[in-house]
Amino acid sequence: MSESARRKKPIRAATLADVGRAAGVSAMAASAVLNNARTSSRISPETRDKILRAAEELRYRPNAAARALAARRMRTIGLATVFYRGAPNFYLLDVLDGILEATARLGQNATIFALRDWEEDTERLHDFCDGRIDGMLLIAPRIPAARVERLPPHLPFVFIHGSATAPGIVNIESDDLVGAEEIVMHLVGLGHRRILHVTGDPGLDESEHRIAGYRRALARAGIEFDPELVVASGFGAEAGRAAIGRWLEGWGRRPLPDAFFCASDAIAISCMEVLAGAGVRVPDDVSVVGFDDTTAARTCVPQLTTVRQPLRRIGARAVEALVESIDQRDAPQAKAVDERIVFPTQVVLRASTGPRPAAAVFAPQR
Amino acid sequence: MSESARRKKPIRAATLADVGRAAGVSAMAASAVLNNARTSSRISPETRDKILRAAEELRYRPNAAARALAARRMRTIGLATVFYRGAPNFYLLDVLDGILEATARLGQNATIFALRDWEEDTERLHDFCDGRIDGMLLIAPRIPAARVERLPPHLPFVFIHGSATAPGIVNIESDDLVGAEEIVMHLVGLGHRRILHVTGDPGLDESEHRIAGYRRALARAGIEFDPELVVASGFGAEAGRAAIGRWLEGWGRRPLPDAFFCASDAIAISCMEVLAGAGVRVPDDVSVVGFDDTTAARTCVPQLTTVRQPLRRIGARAVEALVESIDQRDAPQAKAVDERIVFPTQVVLRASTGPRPAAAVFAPQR
DNA sequence: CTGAAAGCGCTTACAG
DNA sequence: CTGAAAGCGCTTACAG
Repeated sequence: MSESARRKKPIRAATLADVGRAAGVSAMAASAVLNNARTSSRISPETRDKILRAAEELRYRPNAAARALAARRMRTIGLATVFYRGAPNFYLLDVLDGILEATARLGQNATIFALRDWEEDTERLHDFCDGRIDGMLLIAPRIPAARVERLPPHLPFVFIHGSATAPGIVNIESDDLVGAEEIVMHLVGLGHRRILHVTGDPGLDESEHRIAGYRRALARAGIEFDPELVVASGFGAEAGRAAIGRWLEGWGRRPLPDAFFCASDAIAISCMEVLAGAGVRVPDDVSVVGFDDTTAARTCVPQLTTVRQPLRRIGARAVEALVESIDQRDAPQAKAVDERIVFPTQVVLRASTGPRPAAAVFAPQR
Repeated sequence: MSESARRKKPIRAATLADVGRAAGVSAMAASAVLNNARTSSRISPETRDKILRAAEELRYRPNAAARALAARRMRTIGLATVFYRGAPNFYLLDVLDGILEATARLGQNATIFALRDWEEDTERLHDFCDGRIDGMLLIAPRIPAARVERLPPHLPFVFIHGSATAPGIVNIESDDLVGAEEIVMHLVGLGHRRILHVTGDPGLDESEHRIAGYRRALARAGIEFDPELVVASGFGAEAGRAAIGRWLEGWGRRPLPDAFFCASDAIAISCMEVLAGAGVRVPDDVSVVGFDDTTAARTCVPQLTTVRQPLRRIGARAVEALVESIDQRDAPQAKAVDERIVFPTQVVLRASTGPRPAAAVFAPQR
């Protein structure tokens, strides 16, 4: 292609009418052939070939907007999330990878809506439901139940790790309770008794389920629950660093807990950093575990023992559930998609856990 | 909203005709008012209010597909890249953040096309240029010049760090040559003379420019260029690890170079890992520098001295250039967008560089 | 300045 | 089984 050809602006894309004209048939005949519809069987093989060749020749691509308008279907799903918060979000990267794999596999496109804040931007979600997408996936939404009820009713929604859900909305989650229980049992198995839990954001189901799993493990091990060993934090690295820093200060010169069960890998890594800064060795002095098994759990030092969530599979499953819901609009009598999909978790052993030391450990004077 | 309301599928979104009907005017009058067109001045304030209220009441959103079909404009740009390659791609995360900020600011949407491979998927790009987007952004494309020429001519393209470009296509890049030159001069300033360069993917402009900057710095410092000190690699962490591992093996028991200039942060971090594995201390024994200043440069140990590229600004600028090009389609006499936009780089000093040690350093026996 | 009509490029439902 | 027409929901250009 010559330079001038590329520069010339108003090169019109070929339309169905162009293809029909070139093949000497109606636009509709061209449509039938190019859509491989059952109706195309009625067109003679020669005509068929002529149409196919004309389309090839003209590099014909059906116009997506026109197609969407006529078919009431865009073949595009929306992805809404709070994309970036200063720190790299490994969780999101993994989930996104699963989502993009599945959208490609199912012949869908994904449009990203980057929200600044769940509180402020919930209303903006309505603006996106204007025909440009057939359904919407919310990644880790933090929307109060009352607002979830008021999401646009004419589109299907799927939540990944949603904080609150509503009838008709599919929520994909992990088995947080069992995951928490198992990793705490692992700590117990190493001889640890005084296990501190650093929580996720208060009030979220995920946080509460992990707390519940922690308590259930303690109960199973016959260890009395000590409220002083629960430190309220948030899932992010910053929240974790602040919470553990404050806690350590308040803890003073008492013997340290045997182990730290952190509600996320990000918290756990912050925890190891704070402990290292205080001269406490992991896992020799104390053990530390996280939750999620993001890439960071493998790149930190020491590598983190944690609870694996199948993030890619979760992302992919969310897309499948959403597309299923979209398809159902056209087939109203179809069976409903499950409203809760729970993935199993799995404890992953790495280097941040070890047996309980023989003697009590104190934080060295700084 | 009741449960049954949410479950009931075929709730139709309100159309312009619905709004007009509710307000007792034509759909066209409603359109004029709701688009804030100059034409809306001709409509009486009472009618105007009635229309606005009806739209509000019906939660009217103009249908994106219909609007796009009529206006020949989707207000959506495409983002094509090879999204995921096993390792978390910090570069992409930063660029994407800038892109999403700018798209939101300019009232655009971004649709992601996740390619598996630049070689195989170039043809698929054509399929996306079917009216669903107004223009396309390619992030770090690796497309041979011959194929670039054959990209769909009816849409504007913008490349970020493109390997090859073509007339009419905007390419956004960093000043690789000067960045490389400056960081090598920094090493020289620390007393280093034997500086090894681990390159990016052979043949790419970015790799070649960084090599050229390296050589220019050596020339300025009066250091003779030694081909044995150039190690061919690729930009990724895996390629870097393999290249440096092989090099170290081949190097044998000779004194190590004073410093390693790696063509990317990913390579530099792999380099530090390989050196650590061989018992070589950074920066006490040798200095290591990277290129990019991704988040990883701040989270690795020791923190990496590197060349900062303004990745967020690059992403944002790419969107601005693309939207500008799109706007120009409608105003053919407008001035052309620059075909090359080059961002300045900046050396960032951290902990992976230090003065040249007094005595020659050998890799300890493993 | 205003209104009714044409048209964007498809698909679908419906007469022949 | 086939074809011509209607319509998806908007915007724009063009008569009054």
